[in-house]
Amino acid sequence: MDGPSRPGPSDRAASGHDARWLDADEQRAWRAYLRMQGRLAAALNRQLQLESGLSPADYEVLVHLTDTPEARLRPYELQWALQWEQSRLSHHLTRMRRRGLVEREECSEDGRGAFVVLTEKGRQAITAAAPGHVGVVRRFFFDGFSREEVALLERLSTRILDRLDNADAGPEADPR
Amino acid sequence: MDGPSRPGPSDRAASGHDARWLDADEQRAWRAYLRMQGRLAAALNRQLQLESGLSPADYEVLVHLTDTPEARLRPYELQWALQWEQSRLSHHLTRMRRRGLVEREECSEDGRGAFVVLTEKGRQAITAAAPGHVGVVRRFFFDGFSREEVALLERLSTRILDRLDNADAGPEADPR
DNA sequence: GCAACGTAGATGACGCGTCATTTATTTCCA
DNA sequence: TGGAAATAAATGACGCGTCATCTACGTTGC
Repeated sequence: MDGPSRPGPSDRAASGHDARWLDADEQRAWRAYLRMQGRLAAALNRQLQLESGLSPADYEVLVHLTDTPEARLRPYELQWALQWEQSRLSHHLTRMRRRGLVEREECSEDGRGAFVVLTEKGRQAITAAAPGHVGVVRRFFFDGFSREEVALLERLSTRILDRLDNADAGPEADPR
Repeated sequence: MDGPSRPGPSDRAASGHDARWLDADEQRAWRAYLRMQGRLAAALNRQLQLESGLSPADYEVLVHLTDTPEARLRPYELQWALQWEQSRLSHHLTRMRRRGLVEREECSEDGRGAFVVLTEKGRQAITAAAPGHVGVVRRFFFDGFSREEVALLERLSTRILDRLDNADAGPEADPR
């Protein structure tokens, strides 16, 4: 993913969007962010894959399951927790089931639904993967940041998240 | 991707990694960052896809090509600029070529190599896509951030990037 | 009681990204 | 000069994520 940096002519005229170009500062910041996030994600991915055969997505699912007393959740609960698209979750659970990390259990109260249950293998996998993963997160993300910077980062992230949430439900914008 | 939040037992003992757990603040910050980046990437992806049929990856490649006087680059130059894995770039260029966004041209100076050339269709695609893309970046990322916050964000990103770079070349020194 | 609608979840097709491997060419040097 | 090593790039296999669509069960209201 890259940024909206002067793609050719310094055009204007958008399809209802605000099309002010990014200025030099914004452009540098955006590019730095994009590159950072791409490379950080790749590094996390690589480490997890190599050390434990899990993907970041697997890790996330397993974290939520182990965070749950009974280690079992309805898919829609998981979906809510992860904020993933429904079909992504469904596909992913299928793959994890195939690899024995989770199991599917029918739900008696609701004939449409199911439970995702953590298997012993799944528990072992995340237990084994966690320390190394934390280490990498620390090494690349937290080390060298002060408490204030960490706090600020959380605030900025949250602010963007709010915008995204509001946009999803949000104003039908641009009646132009 | 999710975070290293207490996945079961508060283990320690890593394979050479630092395995200190994340404290509550760090955990919140990390989770917020992860969720933000995932959803922001998804939003950018969706917008580009819907409005212009481009992926963020396409966009990036096209930006770099249009930033180049002759609108043609050697794949390895593109790779350097994008910091992508070689095979990712190769696959991606194949797909873009199939869709007529770029063309391949043999390289006379180096029989192994080639040039990636922007096509007219490619130029039109990014010209059409850019305003809307910038709009979304602005709406979700920059609006509501002050100049200082933008600057800070760039600094934090850059700092993480430096770590990633140093890790790639690694403790085993860079011979240059 | 049943039609209309809503909700839980699965599936197929397709583009993307990674690792491992392969092919072709150039460079280096003994 | 000839062979080893390095470099440019492509490819196959495979897991991931998205959209569109589908199935099946539940809920509501007449």
